[in-house]
Amino acid sequence: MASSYTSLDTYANSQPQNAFSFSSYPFMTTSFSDLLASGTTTDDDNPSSTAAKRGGTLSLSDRIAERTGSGVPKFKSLPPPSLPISPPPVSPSSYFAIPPGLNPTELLVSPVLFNSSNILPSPTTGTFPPLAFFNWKPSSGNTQLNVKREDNNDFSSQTQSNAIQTSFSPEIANIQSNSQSFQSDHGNYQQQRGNRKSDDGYNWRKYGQKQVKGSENPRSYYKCTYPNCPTKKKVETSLGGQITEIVYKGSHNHPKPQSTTRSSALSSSSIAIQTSSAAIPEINDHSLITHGSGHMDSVATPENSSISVGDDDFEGCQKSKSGGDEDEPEAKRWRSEGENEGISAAGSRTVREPRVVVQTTSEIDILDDGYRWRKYGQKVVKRNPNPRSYYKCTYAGCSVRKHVERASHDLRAVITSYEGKHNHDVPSARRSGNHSINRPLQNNNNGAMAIRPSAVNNPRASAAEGESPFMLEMLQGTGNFGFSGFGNTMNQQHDGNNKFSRTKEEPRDEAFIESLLY
DNA sequence: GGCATTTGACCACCA
DNA sequence: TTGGTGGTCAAATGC
Repeated sequence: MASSYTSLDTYANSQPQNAFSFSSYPFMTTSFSDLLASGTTTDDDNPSSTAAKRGGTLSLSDRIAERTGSGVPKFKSLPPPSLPISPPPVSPSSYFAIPPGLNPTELLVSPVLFNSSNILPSPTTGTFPPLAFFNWKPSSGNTQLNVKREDNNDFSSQTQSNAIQTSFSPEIANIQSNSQSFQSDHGNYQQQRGNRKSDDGYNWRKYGQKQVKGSENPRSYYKCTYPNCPTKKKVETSLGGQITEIVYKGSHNHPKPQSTTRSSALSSSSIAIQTSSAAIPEINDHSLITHGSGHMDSVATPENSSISVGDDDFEGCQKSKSGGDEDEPEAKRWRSEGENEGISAAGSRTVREPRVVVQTTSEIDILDDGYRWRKYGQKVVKRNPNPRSYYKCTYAGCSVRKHVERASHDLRAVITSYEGKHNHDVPSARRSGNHSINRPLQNNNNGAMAIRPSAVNNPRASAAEGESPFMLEMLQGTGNFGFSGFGNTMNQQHDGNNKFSRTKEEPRDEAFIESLLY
């Protein structure tokens, strides 16, 4: 996940990553990086000036300012004060869950996303979490402000803002941060001790650190300090103290510790984005195809990511992850995650550039898999110029999500990634087969079936089962390429490894994203 | 003194 | 079978 992204959450639970750029859509003329930048710069904060720099487009902060009447906090204003989290929760986004007490608008304004004024570095790591998800890194060549990357958690890897792997499982998260200012500011906090509570709201104990190959950044290993909690996370931190990547493993089998500290508050409200493949390797679509069968772990899956946010993220996940653990050796799983990282063939890690395009719509599409999906976002990942549509199942209580993108090397090929399992049957209308033409392998145990309702009745429970949130599949289209989002049906195949991740209430996603956009 | 972090060594997995 | 790599352990160290 490594790319620029921001982790909304105080990263922990969250863990997210990615930088979104909205260039793909008309209404998104400004990259997220830009947006963030606008909110992060100290001197150029003046919306008007910032906008002017960017060709006159309004930055997110500007928009926020317009909407809220207040300016966006500056990154540099660090001293981590108490979080201004108060208002009632608003709907989170699929990527972000906004915890109670946090309103999207505030979230945007709050350090969690953009500024640092209120952001506290993770006590454990000393880094700021939130950015991981929205780690907006200036898009290449764009007139984007340099937002230092706190976390480069993008859904893709650092090396490239590959896919936005926003997965929504607590298991893994990659966070990359871009803002250095951020980093420098909170770098001081890193040194603080005594506060084990991370921004994600959980307490972590560092049990190891290692220099991994292909990265100049040391990787730290943390375990949740809660008794018997199997949750772990590994954090890559740049020399400057920035978190460049966070990967979560396992699910907390306990509620988030109550805390009156600002940190906890932040964590609660913070958005956690997790991605197993934070850093997505330079993936070639072929690999995806090859490995589509679903063993994300063993496969260099380009993307397995999950994003979780808020306390709820881990609720009910309890056993979830552990189940996955049982299935696979940890080392293997973690390794596979690492494989997803943006490491060039030469072994050197490339710089992640999170250039993400997000589109939020409320359209509901019925895709070929027979389920009803609502498009909640779209993003362009670095490795693939084609936008990736993000859908979530519209069935009440069903948290299944899917990513769809056309293969960069062959527009006829569609890559579909599933996260979660349906906790319901295929809508009758669809079962009738209207769109089933392309519906592949529904009964294939290898793939799609995993996602089928039959597999798991309890979404949350199911989430625990899978390590990797997403299954990637690629279909060679026969010429029917459209993304449903574009009004066409897409060819897709499910693979079913049941990789999933648990997600929070879906409904909040759109609202959240929209809040960001407007 | 207690707890967390640091850090070198060891172990497991994979090619 | 072996070397490389990543993950974990545990003693040492620091706060």
